[in-house]
Amino acid sequence: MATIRDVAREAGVSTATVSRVYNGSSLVTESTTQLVMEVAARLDYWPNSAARSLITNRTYTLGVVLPDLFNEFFSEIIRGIDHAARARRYQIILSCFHDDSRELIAMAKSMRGRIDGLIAMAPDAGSAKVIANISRHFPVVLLNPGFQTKDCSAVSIANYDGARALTRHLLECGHQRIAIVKGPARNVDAEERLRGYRDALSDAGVNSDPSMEILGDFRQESGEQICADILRIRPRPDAVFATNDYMAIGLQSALLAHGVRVPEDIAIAGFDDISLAGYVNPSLTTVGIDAYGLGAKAVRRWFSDSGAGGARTQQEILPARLIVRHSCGGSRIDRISEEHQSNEQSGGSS
Amino acid sequence: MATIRDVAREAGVSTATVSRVYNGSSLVTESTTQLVMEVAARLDYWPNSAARSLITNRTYTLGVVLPDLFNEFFSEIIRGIDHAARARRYQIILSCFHDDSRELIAMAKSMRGRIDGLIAMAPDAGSAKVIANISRHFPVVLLNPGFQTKDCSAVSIANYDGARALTRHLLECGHQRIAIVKGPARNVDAEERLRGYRDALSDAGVNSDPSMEILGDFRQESGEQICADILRIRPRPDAVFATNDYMAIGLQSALLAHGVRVPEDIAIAGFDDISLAGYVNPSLTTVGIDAYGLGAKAVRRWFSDSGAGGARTQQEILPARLIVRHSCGGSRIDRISEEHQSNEQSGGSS
DNA sequence: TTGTATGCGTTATCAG
DNA sequence: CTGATAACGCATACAA
Repeated sequence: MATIRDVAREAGVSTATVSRVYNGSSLVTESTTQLVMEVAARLDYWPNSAARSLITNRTYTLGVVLPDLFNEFFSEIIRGIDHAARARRYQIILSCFHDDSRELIAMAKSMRGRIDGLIAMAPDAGSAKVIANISRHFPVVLLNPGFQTKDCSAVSIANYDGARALTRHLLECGHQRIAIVKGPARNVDAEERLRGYRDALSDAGVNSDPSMEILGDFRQESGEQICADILRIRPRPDAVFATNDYMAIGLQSALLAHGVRVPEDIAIAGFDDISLAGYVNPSLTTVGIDAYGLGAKAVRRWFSDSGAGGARTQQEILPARLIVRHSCGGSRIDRISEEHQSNEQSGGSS
Repeated sequence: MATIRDVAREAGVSTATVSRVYNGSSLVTESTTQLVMEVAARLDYWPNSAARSLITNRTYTLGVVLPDLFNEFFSEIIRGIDHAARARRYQIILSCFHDDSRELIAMAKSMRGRIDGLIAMAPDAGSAKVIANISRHFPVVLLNPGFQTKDCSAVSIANYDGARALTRHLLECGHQRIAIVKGPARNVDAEERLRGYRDALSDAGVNSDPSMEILGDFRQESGEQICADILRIRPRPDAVFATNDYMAIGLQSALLAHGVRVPEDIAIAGFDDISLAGYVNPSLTTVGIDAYGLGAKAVRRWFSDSGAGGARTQQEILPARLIVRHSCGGSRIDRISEEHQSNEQSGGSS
């Protein structure tokens, strides 16, 4: 492959001139610019960005480390990150990992020299020191951390507020015995949603009952399997808060198959407002979160932090929004827990 | 930040020795290895991989360029790519783009020096020369190209076969007037599915009728909006093949809201087998595709091509699988159009 | 306006 | 087994 030297030789100029042309230096004559561009095109010269960043110390690339998600939430976060990064002409190095904070630091290390900073979803509170270490090497913005940190900025989703508002809504609809399907252990989102549920109950003077808290894993199969557990509870709950929409839809489908009416016999609520939540029957009352906005905001925060005098310790929380549909009875009114953030969606494919 | 020189100086050895330690050279004494590791840890030394790849000419990174998808298909492909790459200790640079082949080559160029090869989903047949150009710089594997190429390998999904099998199934169920909801113009998947539908009809001696071909955009809103168009067709179709599940579910939901029974009045079929396809009511007859496998296979193909004597022009097609559920009537039997490929799914999060 | 020379952080080659 | 030194491809002070 042609290097800058090949182009310089072939064009009869110095490498410095070629470099200047490629960096848009105003010092170069129009005619030499033309010449260099022509030769470069002929040799099919592609500048080596690794070599460039070695000397400039900038890679125009952000590292992204996410757990191994596999649903809309994941792709929306990525889209948000990618769009916001692209708007600044930055690229993305992506890595998934599996719940281990040692793996997290290994990924960060392996990105050294190839990224200017990192957007990461930390696995759990145990990774706090790891994050502190990483952020000594480059600016980090955390997505939805489950812990407090003064080492870097973070952008979170209002899991707690959303779950609390939703539970309160169920109570207002007249439901008394509200069960919850929890998410996987040690999952930050799952823990916060559980906390919101418990606090809403205790606010209303309802004792939280361990037998009403059932373990799920955030997949629709788990919602389906849990159906039997729900129906076994005595006295039977009159509402179930499944802590994500996939489980809610799996559960609702199984209940209907058992002849249980939703919402008349049991109300069902979910969380996330996935794109199909309004299209199941009955349509799902849930909490809308802005995954796209989460990713986009994290990137914008990173740029703010990296600028002169960047704070590097901003903690932002994106609002969650109660979306009342038909699966819980009550009136069908969209309620906004906080201001709604619009996001720049775009067209798609299969 | 500490460099290899800092570590060498502090440890009283040469940079070559430090380098040898980090590259696992067997030539280094146990004691010096210990010493170097100790000093490196104390200085918090992270090797700069850009500098390393400048001389080794290897980045252990694959570029991934995908259109701006926003659903399960996208995240499954990424997961497949990431897992297969990680198994070889490779990383991923990800970029989304918007339908423009000039944008495609710009991304490829900007990755020069930072990747060893590329996995790309080409926008359309017009990008064939662009792909040819790129593959002169590093090995490329194409995902689902809509065109023939001898410049690189490709892995595709059997859109045509799947659509044809599905349409044949609708005919076998006794449906005569089968409408189709097409995907966006110039979309490769959409075109192939349409072709399969048309060929299945003509195989059965049914004239394809332009008024039965309705334009959609692969989003559930479009399925919903199209409901009115479907009901306006005279005589009314007795089945609708929506070329992806999102549109099928949107349409089904709208039809039910209009009091049209599915499948008694109109049968509905989809494509993709998204995770919720079995959980809507009635459950959706569709065609299952293996997006995870598509990504994983592309990466494996890339490694095969890059090895000694790699062919670099292999064309693979992943089978599509007819999945008969309840939305089209007929018997509920899972039929396999070709052998079923298992894929290594793993646990997840919100 | 252009060329020369140096260095970014690492690995590879060759002596020792 | 270890060290000195020349690359890798590029950008940038400085000189011309």
